[in-house]
Amino acid sequence: MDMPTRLEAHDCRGVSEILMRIGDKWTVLVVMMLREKPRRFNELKRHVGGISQQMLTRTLKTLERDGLVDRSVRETTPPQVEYALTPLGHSLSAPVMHLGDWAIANLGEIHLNRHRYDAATHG
Amino acid sequence: MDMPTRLEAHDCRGVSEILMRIGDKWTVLVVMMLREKPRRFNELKRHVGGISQQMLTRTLKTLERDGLVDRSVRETTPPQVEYALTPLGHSLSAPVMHLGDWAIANLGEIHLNRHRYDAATHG
DNA sequence: CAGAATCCACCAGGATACTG
DNA sequence: CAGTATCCTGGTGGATTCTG
Repeated sequence: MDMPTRLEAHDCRGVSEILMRIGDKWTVLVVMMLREKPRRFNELKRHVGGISQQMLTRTLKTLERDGLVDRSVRETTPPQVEYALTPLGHSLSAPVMHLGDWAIANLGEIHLNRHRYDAATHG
Repeated sequence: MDMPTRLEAHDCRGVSEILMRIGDKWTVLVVMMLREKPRRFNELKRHVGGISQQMLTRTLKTLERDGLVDRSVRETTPPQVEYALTPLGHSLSAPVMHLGDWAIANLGEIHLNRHRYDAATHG
């Protein structure tokens, strides 16, 4: 419809890899939370409702490993740990927002399609 | 940094839902394949290397359920089944391409970060 | 050709208890 | 406060066999 295909079959693997990387249950939610400003552990836990501290720890650790989130510790008592998006992390949030716009626009239709499909499933 | 945040916390759930929906191992690859033109079952199986027919069946079925892919059967012998993106499916491919561009640009750095992190993990 | 059915391994993710 | 450690379950995805 527009430009010649920029993504070749080979590149699709990279797309898929990124999608699988951020396509888990919590990663995007955490990134979105950190998009506004850096936050501390329990602050994140409160704002991302429903996440267990186990999964928050895992999510933040893999984000840090990939260089998407920076972890800074203040050795006070009690300790303060602050998480912030790196420039790389911020750059990721842009295309994710695009997908977010699409999601907001089309999620309703998708759910509708599902209901129709399930209703038509005679058995 | 730019416009006021368009995505509120509530909306992030939708984003996350879509990400989880298409963030599995094969969905995006199949959508990318169908982006060029409609294809038949084994044609897809060949082009999307490494997918089992089990997973291709599942992937196509959920795509059809969500109204992202259209399935048309020609009752010949042997039967011919063609899969094509719906307009909704095509509209999804756009933001996915944006994420694809990001992936191509930054996947190298991510892998590098991982190696660095793992190397620094003294134990 | 285009699946359906079955079996199985792995891992994401939840719950809970404990620690510096 | 910011984690770690352990246990457990459901779902994803692979391999194989069978069918119209």
